[in-house]
Amino acid sequence: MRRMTARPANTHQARLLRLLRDSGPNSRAQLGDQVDLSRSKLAVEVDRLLETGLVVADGLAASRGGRRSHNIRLAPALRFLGVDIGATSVDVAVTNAELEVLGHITQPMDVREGPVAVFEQVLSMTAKLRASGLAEGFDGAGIGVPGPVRFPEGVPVAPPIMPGWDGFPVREALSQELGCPVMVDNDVNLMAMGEQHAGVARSVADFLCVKIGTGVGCGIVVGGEVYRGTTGSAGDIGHIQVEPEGRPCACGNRGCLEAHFSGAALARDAEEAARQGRSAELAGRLADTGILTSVDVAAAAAAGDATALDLIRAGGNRTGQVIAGLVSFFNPGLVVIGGGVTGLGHTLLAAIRTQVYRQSLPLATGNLPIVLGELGPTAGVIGAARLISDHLFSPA
Amino acid sequence: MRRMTARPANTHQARLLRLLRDSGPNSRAQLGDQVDLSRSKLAVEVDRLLETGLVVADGLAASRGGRRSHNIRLAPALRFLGVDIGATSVDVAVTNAELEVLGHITQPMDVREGPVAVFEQVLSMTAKLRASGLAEGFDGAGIGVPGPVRFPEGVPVAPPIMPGWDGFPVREALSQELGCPVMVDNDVNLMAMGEQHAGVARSVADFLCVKIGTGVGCGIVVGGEVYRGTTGSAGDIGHIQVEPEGRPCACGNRGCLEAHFSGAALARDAEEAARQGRSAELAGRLADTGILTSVDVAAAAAAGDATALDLIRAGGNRTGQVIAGLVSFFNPGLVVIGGGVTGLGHTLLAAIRTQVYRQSLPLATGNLPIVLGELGPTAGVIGAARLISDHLFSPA
DNA sequence: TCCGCTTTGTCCTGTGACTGGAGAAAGTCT
DNA sequence: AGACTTTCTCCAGTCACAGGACAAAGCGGA
Repeated sequence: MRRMTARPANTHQARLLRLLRDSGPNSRAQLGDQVDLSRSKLAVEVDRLLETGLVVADGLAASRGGRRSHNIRLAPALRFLGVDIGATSVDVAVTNAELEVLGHITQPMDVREGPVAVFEQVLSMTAKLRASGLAEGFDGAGIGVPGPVRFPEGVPVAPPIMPGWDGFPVREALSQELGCPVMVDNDVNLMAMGEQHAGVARSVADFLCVKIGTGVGCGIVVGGEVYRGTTGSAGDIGHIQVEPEGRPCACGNRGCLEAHFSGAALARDAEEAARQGRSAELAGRLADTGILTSVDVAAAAAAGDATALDLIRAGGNRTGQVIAGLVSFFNPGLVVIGGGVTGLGHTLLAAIRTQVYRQSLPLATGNLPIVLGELGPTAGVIGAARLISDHLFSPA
Repeated sequence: MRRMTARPANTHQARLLRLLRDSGPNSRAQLGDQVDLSRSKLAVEVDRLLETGLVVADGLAASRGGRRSHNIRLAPALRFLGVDIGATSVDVAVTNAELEVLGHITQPMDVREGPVAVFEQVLSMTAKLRASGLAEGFDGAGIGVPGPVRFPEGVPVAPPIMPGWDGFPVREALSQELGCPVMVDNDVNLMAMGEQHAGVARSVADFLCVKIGTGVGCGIVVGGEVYRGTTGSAGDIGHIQVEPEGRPCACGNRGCLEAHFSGAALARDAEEAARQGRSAELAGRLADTGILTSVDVAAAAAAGDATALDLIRAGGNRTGQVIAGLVSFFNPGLVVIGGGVTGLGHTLLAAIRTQVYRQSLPLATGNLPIVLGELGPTAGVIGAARLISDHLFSPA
């Protein structure tokens, strides 16, 4: 099968492609209403896009009181690959050009095994998706990694939790393997893009997306665009100090947020509580599986275990304390909480909200929703697909 | 004298005006090199600008080996007014279209006296500048106020330290009085714009500008543009909590940065130290004037007073602690420290740097300059002039 | 002083982008 | 069947712009 080779020739075409991606099939007239071009000019650009094969006209829509319109839509054969590499798991998904997830696989994994091993796994997952008939090839791929990335080159830089990846040419390597364009970004940024595209953050210009997984990070969206900072490390809030002489952190400092609350810290604290006999519920679960995760803590809390609830509340307070500072500073229109620990649900959210609403000024919090992400683990892969489609749907 | 009435008719003209503003007089050929237009098109636009009177061609430049070029420059009669209202003082300045300060007056004042009284003072200062022959009238004015502003309307909203100003139509009122367009912004944002235009932040895309005066605020520049947040309160870092059960703050909370370190807090702590006999130096100064300010503390520190030095270091540590968090989050390319307390100089800066470099990750701090602002009190008024010129030098 | 050479600025023409209107095609409603 | 809508196409005219030819103005060497 021939893959997408053409790119939009000008900004009008790029605009149209994104419009079709974000709002689905449209008639020429509907497109004209949204794009501020004369109908004649628009028809020309649509015709050119039809020639390239990026969009197709299939069938006629129902009449709305006059001549029936042609359905203009993105080529249905286009396929994007979304890869979300976490600290302990990989998500791989296939989407169509409208970024709808057609297939999605999750597998456990350990980033510390290094890029070669992880890539092998990603490729085998990709092959599985291909074999299921969802895609014969890919027109583009987006990939998220759990650490800072030099964005233009698509290369991780000095990632604390994945030391073997420093400088590894992720973009180039994956592009060669897949034979299609690839873009790389921080996993947190992709989550933000996912929630922006298909989740709770639609139509919000400025928002924060706090991801609490194994580590803690924050996606920053300014004017609808992800902000990555000068060296690509913007949003790295896991190492903000929350306690002057607090717990030691992997980064070498003490009292980092991540050392006090994160998936890893929560698991550690829960195991400690279980061993010290402070929670029969947790101790039982530990005996069952030999290990505890935030899922166990969530279950224990749901069962009414006081220690589990305390752990969640304490973590939420810590997180809320940091978010309160960020809200004062950034004055976002929305704060999204996502990542593995969202299973902790309302208890966590309530603690965060309490801190933020108490500590930040009313002008900043007055109309500020603080909500859980609504896409869960698909946020990352949708964000990844969106990343590459933003790239491909821009003038060459 | 007739004032500026025309506005650039298109983006090319706007671009040319800003270019002339930022890099002074230019020949047509030089403009063409910077603007990516054909010489013919450029000539047309320049001619149209000449017709409007916004720019003039005066004289010929020295030859550079060929035909001598015409000097194209912004109309020398254009005048902008920059007003910077602080908590305890007002700055008013006149600039030409290139934003060079032609005259500058500072006077003490108390914002809490309310907008009417303050406006009276501003107008009398303006009259003084006018009387000195620097300007017959103004083509535009920018004004900064020490609190959040609903930017599009130019109206302060819920400003903590200037309660009487809430909702006062600053923009409209001043525009009527002066008979020219007016733009209003937070004083901290204007300081950032000033340092960006003529100070240490030239050619830095993403930076933070921390202003420590009576209160503490932070200007945020993203991609060369000031970021104001959803409700205009972005950068309000004075009320970030630095100590769980710390000093009570005017905002009603406890432990805010501003309550622990700011011009006001420093003066309070210094007076306390003087009364308690912890510093002969400070006590002497208090006896002299009956009141202490950061200037006295700076002088005492310069004289080697240990208490004064301790106060500065403690404040710097607190501030550095907050800035470290912001650096992790925002990953700026530069941090500028400005405001009244910059008189504390290197002692303060060293304490801040120590905290930031210790607490933030190397990737964010590796190439991060932390410097004092170089414009001092003129940063605000230059920023104000720049604000209105950005507005006027954009397509109508 | 004349002649090349350089730089600056102006003029002119051709091309492509774009608009807006006329009108055809295809439908609904009375 | 006729009036009215909506969608889409076609066409002619306008404007933006590039690029080249050329004039103006200066320099330096022969």
